[in-house]
Amino acid sequence: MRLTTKGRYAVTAMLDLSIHASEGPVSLADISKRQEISLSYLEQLFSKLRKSELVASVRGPGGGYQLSRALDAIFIAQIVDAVNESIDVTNCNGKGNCNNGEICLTHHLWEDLSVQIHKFLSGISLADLVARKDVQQVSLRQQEQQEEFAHIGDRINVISSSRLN
Amino acid sequence: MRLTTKGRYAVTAMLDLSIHASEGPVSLADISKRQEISLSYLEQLFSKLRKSELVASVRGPGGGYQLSRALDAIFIAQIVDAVNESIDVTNCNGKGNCNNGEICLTHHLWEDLSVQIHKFLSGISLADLVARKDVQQVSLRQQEQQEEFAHIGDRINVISSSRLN
DNA sequence: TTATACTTGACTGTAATAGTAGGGTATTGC
DNA sequence: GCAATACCCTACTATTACAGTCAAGTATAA
Repeated sequence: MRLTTKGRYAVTAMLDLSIHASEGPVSLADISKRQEISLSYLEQLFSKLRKSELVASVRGPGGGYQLSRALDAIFIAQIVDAVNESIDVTNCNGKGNCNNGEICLTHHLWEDLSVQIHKFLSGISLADLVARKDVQQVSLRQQEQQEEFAHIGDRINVISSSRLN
Repeated sequence: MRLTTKGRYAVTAMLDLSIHASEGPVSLADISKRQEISLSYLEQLFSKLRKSELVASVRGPGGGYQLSRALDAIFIAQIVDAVNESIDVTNCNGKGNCNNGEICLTHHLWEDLSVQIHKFLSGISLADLVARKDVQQVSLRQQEQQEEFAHIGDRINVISSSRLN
């Protein structure tokens, strides 16, 4: 099974996109700042998300990414699938040649688990996550922190411009 | 989450041990042959399984490993836990400092998934696996293959000893 | 036409897995 | 006793995938 930072980053970024969807296209630079994910890394992830047609891009100034479907039509499993190859947990990637060209002792066990995980992540949509209270709390906190940073940014600008004089 | 060949090997080996439990202590060399797992690697895994008190060792000729509990008292989650550190899938290892020292947007989602996986693997015992038809079939196949190899081994012995004359 | 922001590909550091090697120690049976 | 068996332990290596960087593009809105 492959469920690492990669898949988690993708889901987090997509959730960020969902939350700020009403403000028009969201730039990766914004997501990068809010979620503390490297911009270049986000670019790679969104390249895959775009190929899986989960997001659409808008180029140029004011551009960014948009969800290409409704919030309740995008499921976590799809996002994880888009950036990882699969969430198959068998040794042989489902081929069934894990022991001497035939299946190994535990092949079906891992197959069952794969189904289980997929079922769980397929049952949760972005709409479900956005509606969660803990998600809303974290989002609010991030917004406050960003405003705080903006203030500090202003002050730095003042200082540096006064130095320029 | 960490569910790789390591954990799968451990479960496969423990299942092999379960199936051959009636024949007395099972040597790692036998498991290595049957399940196609490197002997040295098995030794490392069983060192951890022993420390977790899932198996007990018998030294000397005719020795090997035995389960230290009944088949229905050992669960897959325990085996995976013994060789991997955890089956936690959050970014922060459950610490909750994944975003700016506080939890990230998707922290609770991954926590939920961790619980789900753990619950699934905790619900399956070695006894359950041994009782499965597909497991019995694979085990039978492995036994036949080993007898076949033994025959070939005999023939090689005959040839080499005749050459020695 | 310029700044913005997406797009792409090549490249690198790092960490864990997967596997190897080689030394031990305990125990049994001759 | 001593040789064979099989566990026990440590250090080492190769590989792989993730995670991240860098640098060059292209499309588009203002």
